[in-house]
Amino acid sequence: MDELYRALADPTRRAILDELVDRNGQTLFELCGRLIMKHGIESSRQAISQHLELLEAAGLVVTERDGRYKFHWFNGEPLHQITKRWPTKNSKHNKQRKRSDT
Amino acid sequence: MDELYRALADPTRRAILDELVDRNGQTLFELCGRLIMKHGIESSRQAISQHLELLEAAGLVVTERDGRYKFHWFNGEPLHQITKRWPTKNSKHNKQRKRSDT
DNA sequence: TCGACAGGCAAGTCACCACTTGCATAACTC
DNA sequence: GAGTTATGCAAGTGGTGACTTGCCTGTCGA
Repeated sequence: MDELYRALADPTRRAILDELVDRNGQTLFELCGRLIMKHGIESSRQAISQHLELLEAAGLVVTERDGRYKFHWFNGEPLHQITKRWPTKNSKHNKQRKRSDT
Repeated sequence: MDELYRALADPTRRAILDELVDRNGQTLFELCGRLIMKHGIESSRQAISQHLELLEAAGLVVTERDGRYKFHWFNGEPLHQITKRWPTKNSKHNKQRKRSDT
């Protein structure tokens, strides 16, 4: 999944995730309002909508339609890819290779 | 740290991290060779060098100069930012808000 | 049924990012 | 000291991504 890292690359999209964690199940309009209020983001509705598309493609946001409303939920499961791929422990002071070479 | 997410956004940079985890403490030339061999990446030396700059700025790579060589080590510590910021558990089936509204 | 509301679609613009190109610097070898 | 090796710097280019603009679809309430 390449889309996960692309989705996380944009600060507005990360703020959207923050917002959804804080208040899960928001609609597009609700998100726009709260992003302006709490995060100082003044993106247009269309911009936020396109961000949500990417987040949904990455699996970080799950949606459900109900009448004319579309609700958005945060899903942290794809983030496991990151911790599975690389060790998260600090290997800064663990320079075995060079030390053994010298 | 905005640079962490930017650094992870590029597939070549992610491959560099993979390579460093596999064999820590490589030089620039060593990395170029192994990226071609094992990852099918044919970027130029300069391209890889610029990627390494970004990775170092993000704290994901730590370097040390020794004569005319510069060694590169992977550092997974910045990745903790991601898991600290968002819950990694699956909240897909945890739609409290909507259910309580209806 | 009509108007307002929530959201979607698609083409166009602009800026940034990855990559190249060419040269420069510094260290090791002989 | 001269040539080679490893890396750094900096300007230029092309393509992608974020955002806009304008219009369209579908749903709810009166």
